[in-house]
This record gives sequence, structure tokens and C-alpha cells, in this order.
Amino acid sequence: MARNLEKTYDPSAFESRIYRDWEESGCFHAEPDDKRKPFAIVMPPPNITGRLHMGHALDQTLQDVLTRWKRLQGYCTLWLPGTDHASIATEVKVADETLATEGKTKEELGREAFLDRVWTWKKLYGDGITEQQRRLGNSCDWARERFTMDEGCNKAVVEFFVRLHEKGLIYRGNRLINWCPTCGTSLSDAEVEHEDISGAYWYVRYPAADGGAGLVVATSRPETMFGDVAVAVRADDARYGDMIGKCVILPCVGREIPVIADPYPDPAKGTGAVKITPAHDPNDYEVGVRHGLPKIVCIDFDARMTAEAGQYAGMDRFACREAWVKTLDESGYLVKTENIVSPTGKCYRCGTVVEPMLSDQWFVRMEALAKPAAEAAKDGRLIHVPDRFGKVYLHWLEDIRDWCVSRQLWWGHRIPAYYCESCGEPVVAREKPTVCPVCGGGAFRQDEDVLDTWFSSALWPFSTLGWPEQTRDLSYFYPTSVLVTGYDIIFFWVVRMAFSGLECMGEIPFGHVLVHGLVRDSLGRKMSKSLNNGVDPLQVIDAYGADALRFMLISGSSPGNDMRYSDDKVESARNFANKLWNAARFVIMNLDGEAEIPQPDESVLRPEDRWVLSKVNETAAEITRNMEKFELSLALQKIYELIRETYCDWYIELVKERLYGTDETQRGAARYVLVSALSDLLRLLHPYMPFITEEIWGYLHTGGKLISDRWPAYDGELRARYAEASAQIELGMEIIRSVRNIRAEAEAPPTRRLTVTAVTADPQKATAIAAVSAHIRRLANVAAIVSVDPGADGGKGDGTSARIPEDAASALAAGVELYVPLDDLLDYRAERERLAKEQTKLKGEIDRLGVKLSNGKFLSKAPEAVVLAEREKLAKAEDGYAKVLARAEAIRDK
RNA sequence: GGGCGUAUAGCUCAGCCGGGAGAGCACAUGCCUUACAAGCAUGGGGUCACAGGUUCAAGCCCUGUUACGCCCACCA
Repeated sequence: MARNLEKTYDPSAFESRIYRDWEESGCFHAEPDDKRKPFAIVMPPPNITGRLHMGHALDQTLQDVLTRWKRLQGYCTLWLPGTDHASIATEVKVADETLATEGKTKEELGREAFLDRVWTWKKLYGDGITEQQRRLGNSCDWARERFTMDEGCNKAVVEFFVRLHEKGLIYRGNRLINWCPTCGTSLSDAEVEHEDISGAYWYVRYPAADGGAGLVVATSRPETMFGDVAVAVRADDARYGDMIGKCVILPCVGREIPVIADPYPDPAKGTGAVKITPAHDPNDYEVGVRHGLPKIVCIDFDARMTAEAGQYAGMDRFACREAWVKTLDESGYLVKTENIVSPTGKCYRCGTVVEPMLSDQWFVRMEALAKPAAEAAKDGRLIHVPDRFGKVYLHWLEDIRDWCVSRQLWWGHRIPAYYCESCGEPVVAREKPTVCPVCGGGAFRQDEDVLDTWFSSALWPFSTLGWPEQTRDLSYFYPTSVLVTGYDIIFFWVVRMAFSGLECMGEIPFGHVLVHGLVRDSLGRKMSKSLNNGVDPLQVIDAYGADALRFMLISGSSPGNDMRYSDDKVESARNFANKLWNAARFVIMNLDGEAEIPQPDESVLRPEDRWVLSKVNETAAEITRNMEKFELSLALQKIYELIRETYCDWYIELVKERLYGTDETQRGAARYVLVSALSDLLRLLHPYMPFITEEIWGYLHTGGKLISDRWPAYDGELRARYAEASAQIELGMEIIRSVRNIRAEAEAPPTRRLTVTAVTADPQKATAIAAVSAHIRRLANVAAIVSVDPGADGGKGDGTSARIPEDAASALAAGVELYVPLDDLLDYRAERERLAKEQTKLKGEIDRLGVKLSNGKFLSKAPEAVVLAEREKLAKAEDGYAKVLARAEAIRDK
């Protein structure tokens, strides 16, 4: 028989071919189909900044598992792929690269030439990413692949911006925003990372204008003193009551500034008096607004001091701080210095300390948008898995501030605002306007800025389906089913998709958010470029295969928790694949080249056939339940056990005798069940390990592909119908294990054939033993097994048909006593030790159960079934204990 | 300052509805048994972080403590 699998599993030999077949057959493609229910996932678009890392591999494997599973279940299944332009991140990368390779900054290149470089980059890395995704096995609909800056997405962005503006939800204003001096752009609150860094409070005296002592303020940012416009104290602060309304003098600067009363200062902090710098501190800005104070800008967009700083003009803000503190000290104004650590905002892309700056920017008014998004999570339309992430989501929405969406960058969606060349007024419009509504002018220039990258990501679940057009895709697939993402971007992205979806579509964009954690290195460290501990998924795939990587990523993880990558785990996953491979090879080898094995009459099915069929069926139902609750790791664990233990370790071994025998009916039945059970196992495993399952499927079945087959259906009657046969097999397995155990404990060689006497008063068990005795003989290397009813001869061994051996090793298997003559084993010492151990174990159990069952409260309060079960356990243990004692006594002197 | 997570075998981690704890790896012993040595069989190994509480019954629920980690936050 030529057509069979190679002896060793080598994924590199078929994974690419299988993927190509899938792709060419069109089975990834989804078209709206009213006869079927939709299942849709939009892929979180990876940034085109680089190559995919392990985190992506986890993210996408989760999505592919769900997608393949639902496809097998018969849903009209869409997984929509794409990539993200990642405005600031990509711009920083490409700027670095052009500087390194061409020696030119982006300014030197100019906007157009620079954008050319970015598009080249996009092509290169975008293609690299999709290639990686194919290697992973992603079953996404490539025909619908999107990019956040493609024509459709761009149209959606403009539409959304204009609509929000029309509703008054977008405005332009001169506000205090987060500014990154290195990237040269504004940042949203979400793009600022907070880090504790050590600094100081400098206590500086501000003398009174009238020659008095004045007061002392504490500041961590003395360089902003040049922008001070007031000192605020609490009206009820007794220390400063008489100062309110008077003026103090900015030390060394000489400018007079008023002392004002405001609720903002905390009397317990610092000195209770706060310098007010509206242009460089958000709180101070608010105070300034309340009191109508001017805003003096003393730091510019390059983080250098302005002319307001006098002799320090042009100096870097931190250099200035140092020099300025020295001056204050030398002039006697520095009262004291206190070292502290304080949280400091840094740019999430380059790490530069963010400067609060006054700037003209576009903002999205959040209050009205946030409310419905929060409602959706509260009333259960949006469910996070695990649910604790719902809190993160809500927390972020509940104290949200307006979203600064304009960025002083080049790579991104250009803001659809046009300024009239004559009067300078901005016009927000879908197209460049022709007439200024204010002055009638006809010349316009478009806003130079681009939008926050998350502005387009926010529209992803519907812009990719055609919005703002009312397409068939949109009405069929929206809202999507599940969003899979890492917990690190809940507030960047999930929140924004939620409110945008509700605003544009009137419906939450997905019903479930499946949240996963980070993939860390084997030491538990975050994978990062600086540590150089990142693992490239492609290299892992090259070494072990995509299926092994996928198995590893799912099996070691639970929703929302981080996991560790290690080669060991992938290797053991690969070994599992090899196991399955060889089991399949065994099956195929026994098919004698027949394409389809005819289904035998049920009556010829042996107990092991019934057992395996019912077991697979039951477990498939459990697995389905697990998957419905997104318990993918649990589900995979069960599939693993089913394949490894139920099928490989037991069923294949149980069935060999018939396969090698001459009874053609039985050979046929065995082959049929082998194929039937294996087919279900392949279906169950396919979402997790798509390549190997599809490859094996091709050898078992002609015609269709596994990817578009069907998920195993649950047959509720099977369990009851096959219950007796199953119980017989389970008992046989217990006995086989026990005999093997006796043999191993006694250190008897495996080649020695044993004789086993089984003692049971239960006729059903006796029948069972007879039914499976051939299995026991073969799998435990037993010459003969006879069962004895202790009632028939009083257990004395002088019964009619058989006797309990005098000197024997014994064991209890599922309530059946087993005896193996010691002459077979030749080791009394080991047997005595074993009995002693057994005795201790049973004694412990008897004590425990005795206490429990003599507890009146337990008897009265526990459910009857539980009490009954405990009683049974006790009876069994006592019975076993007595027997063990007797055995020990019998061989005491041997 | 607020919120959250984790703590279970030597290591990495599961543990569903509360009913005396499991897997993988590692370890030990014996096996080249014609599907598989990337294997088979058998075994050892746990005060479920600590202290209370609820319950007939707690790894699981409640309170507190400790350790590690994460997130949010405009305290000069």
C-alpha cells in the first residue's frame, strides 16, 4: 500500500501546500447568505511598523480557532484581515530609517518624498505580515483584506469627522494638550505613559511686592516660573489670609503677580501656596480660566525656553531648570530642596517627557459619545471575557476627557478641514470647498495635520464592511460576533470602536470582547527589542510547524492572563502532533487502500467500539460547551486527552487483535470505527491544529476538505445505548492497569505471563470480565483470567470452578479483587510492602468517611445522593481493608 | 491616590456548579511490544501563600495579611 503518511511527522512537507489548497478553493471567502447565520470577526489590524511577534501569533490563533470552529458549525463565517497604518509609530520608524540610510531628516526630504518612503515601507512590511499570517494558518478572507488608509477607510474617516463636526461633537480650540517635543506632535491622554521618576520639590520664596516676606511655594518644575501669572492659596488657609489680593514678586524675574484665592490648593501639600502657570500645567490652566488670568508661554514646541525666560531663552527646559535653580539658590530665594519621586508623563512612542502645551488642535467632545458606550457594557450588550475587563473599559469611559485627535505628523488621514485664504476661517467638509461661507473667498488650503491613528481604528468594524455605504456586507455581518484583543489596548481601541459603532451604526460593534494577555519569554519577561528576547513566530514554525506553535499558544493560556513562551512547550506540542500522525498512519495502513469503509450493522460492534464512539460523542459535547464559553484551553485539553488516551493508548490497542485476525466482519467493523472516531477527533482538533488534521483527512476521505466539513453533532442517546459496553471496557481497563501495576511493583519481567483470579459477587462484573477477558490477556500479558463468586464457596477457595490462590499479590480494581499467584511473581517482600501501603491508604479513607458519616449535620443537610455515595465509598473501603488485612496475614511469614 | 491580577507538584500552568487536587515538562524504574524512542508501561512527588470566617463540606465563597506583578491618575 503506497499511499500512506511518512513515518515521521514533518510539517514543513505539507503546511504550505495545504494552505495553498485552502486559499485556492475559496473556502476562506464569505458571502452574505440569508439561509445561514453570520459569524464575523474583524482582525485587529497589525501595525505595519514591523514583523509579527508572538503576541500577534496568540491573538490571531485565538481568532482562527473561533473562525474555523464556527465555519465547521455551519455559520456563514467571515474573518476579515487587514493592517493599520499606525500613524505616529510608522512615521517615527521610517524617519529613523531614512536618517540612517539616506542621512536625511523627514523635514529635509519634504512631505511628499517622505510619504513616498512610507508607502514603500508599507508595501514591504504589509506583505511580510500577510505572508506570516498565511504561515500561521489564518483562515481569513483575503479577498476582503483592508488597510486603514485605503480608499474606503479614508472615506469613512472623512465622513465620520464631518458628521461629528456637524453634530457639534468636533471642535477646534486652543487648549492645553500633551506635546511630545521629539515627535513634534500632540498626543491624546491615552498616548501618554506615566512613569515614576526621581525629582525634587524646590521651595522658593516669592517676596511680597510691598516689601514683606511674601510666601514660599513648592514646585517640581521651577523652569516654568517664567510663565507664572499668580500664586493661589485657599481662602480659608489662615497662613495666607492676609496675602490674598496682594502681589508677590517673581524672584529674579521681578514681575509682580497676584495672590489669589482658589479651592485648588491643598493646604496639606507643600506650603499650601501654589504657583500658577496656565500655559504649562493642566490644573493651573483651569485655575487660570476661573480667574481670567493670562497665559504666558515660556517653553516652545522644541522644549526650549522662550524669550519669556530672558537670559535662558533658547536653552533646553531641563538645562534651564538646573541653571535656574542655581541662580535662585545663589540669590537666596531657594529655601530648601526635597527629593521626591513623581509620576511623569512620557510619549508612548519615543519616551520623551511630555510637555503640556497650549496649542490649536481638533478635539472630539466625549461626554455624549461615552455614555451609550458605557451603557452597553452595563446592560450586557457588550460582554468582556473575562468580565473583570469590563471594569477597565467602564473606568476609562467614565472619567474620559475630550479627545485631542489632530497630530502634527504627515503619515495618516489628513484632517478634512480647509482654511479660507482670505479670512482664515476653517471649513470642515467632505470635499475641498469652493466658496467661504464667512467671507465668500474662493481659495482654500487644507489643514496640514493628520488624525490620531486610533481615529481610523475606531471605525474598523464597519468601515471594512463598506460604511458609510449601506452595503449588503454591512447589514449582514454587522454587528460582528467577537473581538479578540490584548488587554493593553482596551482603552486605546475597544472603547473607541464601541462609541464610534454606536454613533455611526446605532449598535455596539461586537457582543463579546475576548481579552488575552501578553506572551512573555521563558523567564517571564516582556519580549522587547532592548532585551533582544523576542521570539520570531516564523522561526518556531520552521522548527516545529505552525500546528505545534498554535497548540502551545492555546494550551498554556487562560483568558486575560499572560503566558510564557518556551521551546519545551512547543516541542511537546509537536510530539503530540507526531503521535496523532502515527495513529493516523496506523489506521490508514489498515484500510488496505479502500476509499470508504462500509458502515457495519450495529449488532456486530464490540464493547470497545461502543465505548470509544460514546466517549468521543460525550466529550465532543463537553468540548462544544467549553468553546461556547471561550474556554479554549480547557477544550483543547479535552481533545488532547481524547486523542492521546482514549484513542491512541486504549482504543487502538484494544482493536489490534481484530485487525490482525481473520474474521472479515470484525475487521470491517474495527476499521469502520477506527475511521469514524478518528474523523470526529480530526474535526474537533481542526480549529487548533488545522494543517495536520487537514493533511490526515485527505488520506481518510476522498472528496471534500476538512475545513469545510461539519462539527461533530451530539447524539444524546448514544451514551445510554452503549452504557453497558462502556462500563465493561472501563472495568477491563481498570483491571489491566492493576495487573500492570502488580507486575511493575513486584518487578516481574514483562515477558512473564501471569494468571489472574478476579473475585466479585456482582454477576454483571463477572459478565463484564468474561466479555473483555481477551483484552486483559493481551494487554496485561495474562495467560488466563477467571472470575470467582466469593458467595459460591465462601471465599475459601474450595469452590467449584476456581479457587483463590493462597499466596498471591492482590489489588482492587473498581470493586473487583484481583489475585496473582506469587509463584508467578516471585516476590513476597514487594507484595507485603504494597499491602502495607494499601492498608494505610484505606485506613485513612475509612477514618475520613467515618467522621463524615457520623456527623449528624452532614446527614441532615447534605443532599441524599451525596450521603449515599459517601456510604458506598465507606463500604467499599471497609471491605477492601478487611481483604488487604487478610492477605497480609496470609503471606506474613513467606 | 484609586483599581486589578497572581500565589496549586522541582519547573510551566489547568482546575467548570463548593462534594478530598490534575496536565505537560523534569525525575525514577522497566521495556527497541511491527502506528509512534518525537515512543510504551509503571511509579514517586502537593500544609492549594498566611490568618480568620461562612458551610454538613472550601483550592474554589467572605474578611484581613504578606509577596510579586499590572493598569489608571493633572497633587504643586
